[in-house]
Amino acid sequence: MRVRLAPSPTGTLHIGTARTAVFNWLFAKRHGGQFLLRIEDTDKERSKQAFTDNILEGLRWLGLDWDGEPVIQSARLEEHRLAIQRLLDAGLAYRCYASEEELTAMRDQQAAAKQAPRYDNRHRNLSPEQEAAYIAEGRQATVRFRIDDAASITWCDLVRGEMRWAGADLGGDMVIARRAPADQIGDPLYNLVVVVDDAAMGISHVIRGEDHIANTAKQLLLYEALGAKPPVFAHTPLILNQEGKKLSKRDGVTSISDFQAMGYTAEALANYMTLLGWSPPEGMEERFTLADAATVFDFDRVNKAGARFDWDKLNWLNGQVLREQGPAKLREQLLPLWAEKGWGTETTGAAGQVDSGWQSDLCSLIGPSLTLLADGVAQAEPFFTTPALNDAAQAQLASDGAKPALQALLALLPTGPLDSDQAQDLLGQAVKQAGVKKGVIMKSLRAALLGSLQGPDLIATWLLLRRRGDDRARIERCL
RNA sequence: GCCCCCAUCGUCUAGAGGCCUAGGACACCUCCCUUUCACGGAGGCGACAGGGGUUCGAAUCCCCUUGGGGGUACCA
Repeated sequence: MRVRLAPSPTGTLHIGTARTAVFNWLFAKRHGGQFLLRIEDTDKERSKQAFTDNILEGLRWLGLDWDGEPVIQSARLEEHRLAIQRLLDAGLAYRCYASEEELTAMRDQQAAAKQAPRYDNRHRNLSPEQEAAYIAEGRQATVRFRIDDAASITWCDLVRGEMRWAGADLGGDMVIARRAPADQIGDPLYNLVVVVDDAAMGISHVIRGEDHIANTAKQLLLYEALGAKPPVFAHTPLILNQEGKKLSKRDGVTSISDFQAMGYTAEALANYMTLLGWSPPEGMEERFTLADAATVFDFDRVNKAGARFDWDKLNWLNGQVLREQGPAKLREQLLPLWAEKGWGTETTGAAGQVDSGWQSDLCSLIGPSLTLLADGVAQAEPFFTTPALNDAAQAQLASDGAKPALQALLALLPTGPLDSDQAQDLLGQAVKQAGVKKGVIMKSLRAALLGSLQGPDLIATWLLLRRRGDDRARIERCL
C-alpha cells in the first residue's frame, strides 16, 4: 500500500491539506504502507520555494513523517510530455487551435442559452488542411484529451461507495497541455500529471478532499488511456468555516504555522483534525494521539458530510494536552517564550541562592488553567514583574480593614523561609490582630501580590513570590 | 444554468430495521471543590429537516420536497 500527499506550494500548509495528510498518514500506518510526498509545482507563476519549506516544516511539526524524498513534480516534465505524446500518437488526444477569444465567445453563448459551459469539441476532427491553415495563421495549440460523451465512469469510493459519472458531464475534451507552438507540447496540466505521477510512484490509494470528485472521473479516463492501473479512491469531507462553506485562506487563521504561532500544540491540532470527519470506535476517547488513532483508523468511520471548524473544541483539546504533559514539559516549552520577554530562566532566591525549581513550580501552579501555550506567558507575568493594580484590586485595597490587615501581616512577616502551614498561621494571626474577617486579608493580599482579584491559589502564589523575596515589597507598596 | 455529493443536539459525532425514552464530546446552565479565576467532580438543557411510501416495527431502506455543500479553467 502506498499513499501520497500532493500539496501545491502556492501557499502555506493549509489546515485542509494537513487534515488530508493526517488521513493519509493514519491509513498508511494502519496498514503498514508507505506515505509519500509530491510537491505539485507545475504552476510556475504561483509556486514558491518558501511555501514548499513551510509545508514540509508543518508536516514535520505535526509528526506526519513521510517515506523517502519528496517527489518534485516539475522535475518530471519530460515524463509528462512523453505521456502526452503517447496519447497524441494513439489518437486519444489532439491539438486544439481555438483561441481564448473564441472559447470565451462560445461560453458566453452557452451561458446566454442557459446551457452548461463546455468545450464543443470543435477541433476534434480537424483535417490536415484545416490544421495547416490554422498554423499558417500563426495560431498556437493546446492538447486536448478526447472524452467520449457516452462514456460512463464508475468507481468504488472508500468513503462514498459506488460513484458514477457520465462522460457528457465532464465538459468536453479536456486540455492536458497548455497553449504552445503546434510542433511542441506546452506545459502539462494537473489532471494529466497527477495520473502520470501517481502511476509512476505506484500509488495504490488516493486519499483527498471531496472537491476532487469531478477530477476523479477525468483521471480514471486518463488511467485507461495510458494503460495504467487506477488506484482506489477515498474522498474525504471538507472542513467548513462558521458559515458552512469550504474553509479558505480568507477565513483568517487556516495555516498550520499560524496555529503553531498562536500557541497550539501539534498534538492537539492533529487530534482535532482527525476528529473533523472521523470518529474513534466505541470505547475510545476523543483525546488521542496520532499513534493511537493509527491502530484503529479506517474509512468506514469517516463521515460523508462536511465538518465545521470549531475553536472551542480545539481549545479544549489544547488545554487537555498541556495538562497531560505536566510541569516539566510545560517549563521546557515556556522557557523560550519567557526568555523573549526578558524573564530569566533561573531565579535567584531571596538570600541570593539559585532557586532551580522555581520555574517548574510556577508551571505546576499555572498549568491547569492554560488553554494555549501563550496563556503561560500572560499568567506568568505577574510572577516575574510587579504588576500594576487594576481597578478591582485598588478598590479592594481601599476597602475597610484592608490596610490594617496588610499592616498586621507585614509586621508578622519573618525573614526566613515559610511553608504552607506557617503561611496559614500568619494569616490567622493577622486577622486577629487587625480584627477583620479572613476574607478581607485573603482578598487584599491577593490584590497586593498580583494586582488583581483573580489568579491561582493564593498561598501557593504567595510562597512562590516569597522565594524570590518579592512578597514584602509588593505588600509595602500598597500601604 | 448543468453535474455530483450531503442532511441526527448550537458544534463535532455514535447509530448499518427492533438494543433508541436516540449515546458521547465541546459549548452553555446549575451545584460541589476553592473565601478568587481556572482545573477537577456531579447534574441539567439540547437533535433524527419536511412529506410520502416499504415493514408487525424506520433515525436507520425507497421516492419526492426543502436546505446545505462541492464542481463546472489553458489553477492545483
